[in-house]
Amino acid sequence: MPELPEVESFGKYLDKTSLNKKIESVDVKSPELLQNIDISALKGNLEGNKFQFTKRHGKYLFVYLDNKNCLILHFGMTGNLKYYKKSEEEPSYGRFLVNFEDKSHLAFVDPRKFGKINLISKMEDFIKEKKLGPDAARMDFKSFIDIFKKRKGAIKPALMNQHIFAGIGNIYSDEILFQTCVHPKTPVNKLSDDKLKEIFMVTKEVLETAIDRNLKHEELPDSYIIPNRVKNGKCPNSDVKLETLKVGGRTAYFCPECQKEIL
DNA sequence: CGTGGCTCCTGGCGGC
DNA sequence: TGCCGCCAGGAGCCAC
Repeated sequence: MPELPEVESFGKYLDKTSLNKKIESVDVKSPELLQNIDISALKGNLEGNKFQFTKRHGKYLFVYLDNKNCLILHFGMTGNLKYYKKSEEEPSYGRFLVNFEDKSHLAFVDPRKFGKINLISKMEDFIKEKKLGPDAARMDFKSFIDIFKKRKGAIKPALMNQHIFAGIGNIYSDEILFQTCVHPKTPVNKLSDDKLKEIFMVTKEVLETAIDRNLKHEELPDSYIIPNRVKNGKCPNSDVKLETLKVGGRTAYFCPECQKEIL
C-alpha cells in the first residue's frame, strides 16, 4: 500500500485521531522493527508525552512529540495505522501499540514486518542520513530536469529511486508511465525535453489525485492503469491486455499499445 | 554510475 | 484437503 499518497493519508489519519493525547504506555510487540533505538529509550520518549503534529517526506511519516523528538514511521510493503477505542478491537499484526490516557489506542499494523521505526531529534538529519531526495509531491521543475537530464538508466527505476525524489514506488511509477505513454524500460536519455516535462507534470497530478481520492475514500479515475493492474487486466483506453515486465527487480504493468518501447 | 540478485518477513493464491 | 512455489505497493547490501 504505502507509497507517498498512502503515507500522506496515514499522517492525516494520525492527525485526526491521535494528537494531543497523553501517552500512557507503549507496547512494542515486534522489537525488530526498531532501528536506531531500543525499547526502553522509545518508551522513555513516548510515555507521558503527546504527539503534536506530523510531517511527511517521501514514504516516511514524522510524528513530532512535545519533547521535541520525532518518531519516524516507515510502512514497508504492508504497514498501516489503526486507531481504536476498546482493547478488544486490537487489530491482528499490531507490531507497535500506543496506548493513550483516554484509553484509546493507535496501532502500527504490519503483517510482513518490513516497516521501520526510528526516533530522532531532527527530521533534516534523518533525511540526510538516508540520502533521500526531495519529496516528489513538492519537487520543483528545475531540479527535476537537472537531475533527469544527467541520467542514463531506465526511467522506471529512476522514478522509484528514493535518492533522486522520494515517495514514488512500483505502483505510482506504473501510473505515471502509463499516463505519459512511456515504456518502463525507456532510457532516460532517450526522452525529449518535452516528454520529461510531461512526466514531471503528470507525476504531480497523479500524486495529487491519489492523495485527494485517498482522503475521500474514493476510487482512482477510470482512466488510470492502477485499478486494472491485476492479472488479465486491460488498458482503460484500448481494452488491450496489459503486459508485465521485470524492471529494476519489480513487476511493471504496462499497455503494449500505448507504451511502445523506444529501441 | 547502473543493474541484477539476494535478503528480511508473512499471507494469499493457483496448481498439482 | 495438503503441500509447494510463487507473488506481493520496500529497501539495503553486494557483486559485476
